[in-house]
Amino acid sequence: MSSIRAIRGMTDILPGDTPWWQALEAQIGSLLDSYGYHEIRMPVVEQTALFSRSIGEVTDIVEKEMYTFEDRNGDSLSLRPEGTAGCVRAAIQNGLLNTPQKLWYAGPMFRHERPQKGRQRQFHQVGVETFGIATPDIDAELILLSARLWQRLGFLDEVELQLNSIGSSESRAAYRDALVAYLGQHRDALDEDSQRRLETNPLRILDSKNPDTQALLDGAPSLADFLDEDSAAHFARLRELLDAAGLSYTINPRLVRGLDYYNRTVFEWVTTRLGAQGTICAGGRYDGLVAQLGGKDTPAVGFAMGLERLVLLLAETGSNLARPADADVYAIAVGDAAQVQAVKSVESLRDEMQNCRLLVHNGGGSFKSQMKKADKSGAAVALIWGEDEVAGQTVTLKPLRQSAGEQRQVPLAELAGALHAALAESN
RNA sequence: GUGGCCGUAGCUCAUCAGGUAGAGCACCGGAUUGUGGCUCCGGAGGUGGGGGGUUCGAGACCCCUCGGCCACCCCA
Repeated sequence: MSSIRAIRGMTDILPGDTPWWQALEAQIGSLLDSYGYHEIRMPVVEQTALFSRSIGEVTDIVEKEMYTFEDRNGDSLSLRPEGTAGCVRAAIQNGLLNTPQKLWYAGPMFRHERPQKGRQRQFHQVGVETFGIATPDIDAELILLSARLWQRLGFLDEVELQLNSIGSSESRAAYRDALVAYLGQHRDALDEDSQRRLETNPLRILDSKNPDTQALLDGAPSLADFLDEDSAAHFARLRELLDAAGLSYTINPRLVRGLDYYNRTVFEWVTTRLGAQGTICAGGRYDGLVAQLGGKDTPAVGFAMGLERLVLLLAETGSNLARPADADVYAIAVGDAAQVQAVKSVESLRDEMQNCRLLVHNGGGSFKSQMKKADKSGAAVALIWGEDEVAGQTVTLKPLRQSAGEQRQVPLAELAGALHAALAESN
């Protein structure tokens, strides 16, 4: 095909799907508002160094998945592969960190991965970040908030919360040495990927999908045994709060996160309904990142959720969030004079009924074809103008759904009142 | 980045020792001069992802390429 196509992995979200997106975004926005979180909007492009410093030099995201390019003045810029780094940068730069902050953002992220269902090169996340709160009550709040969102979206019972603590960077370093020592003795039993990770990022071996590797890990030292006292207490308190709120979760001692900046709490919400892309939401604590990026030492916790995956899950679980019909009222007119009257009357109706979805037929056509459109619009009521109505200064008001009464002609002056009544009747 | 499956009308698919394509749904129109949902009739819509090759002839075979999907990798 010679015509221009969208870039691989960057998809159009079509009118048939946008109602789900809008419903999802509305739910998320109102929930976050109800918890007192404020929206922040950051640029999509940042200096490349922001991401390499925060996500980690040797992570796959930074090494081979970023869309990086040179600006006209020679600076290295990148499309953001995630939102936390930019959010932290914005908070530091704008002096937001003098007081605790509860922030959220939404928007496109970019990673050059092999596309699959639930994984695009341009994808969308909503991120939630909190700054300046070191105590585990905020970890708990974020997790409870996310659980409430699944509940509102109708698939809480389709997802599982996995939880772990990876401790301080010191305790993690000690564990890392122990793990490398153990796995080093069994190097030959490791698969190729894990042998590579033994050099680059040993902790990532913990969540390998290879069954043999997992079996080998049964005899490995446990991260929990290396937790420092403060991290252990933090984790215990978090669990106490989640238990008190009645939220069930699975402790996954092998849950580590791919991004370098996490410490202590890490968690993931996973589902089995989306194939290999089972993680719909993930996050954790990253107390060191703000200082690492040049801000004052500030504790932080946050998470991000993948909107494509949430939309897929909504469809999978048959959510009825999306609006079923396009219209409440559909106006049709046959004849030039009737059209004049219809346009005039509908415009004044719009003054009086601002929340009514009022469609006017466009493009002409026979009475019959206009009626078909009215039916397909899903409208509860059709308004009809023809020669008779024009002559009598009336309009025909026809209920389209069963058990909503007969059609009748009403004087134009009484239209708004009659329409209100008819709509109330059909609800 | 690695391995595999796949690519025919807007959508879901069919056809075929290789002889230049069909159905259902959707769309448009008609079956009463001003009335929808059911039914019937008709119409429009495809350079068979793109390029090259084999052949008298390819959507069907081969190669390349682009794209989708599945697993791995990675991650939301």
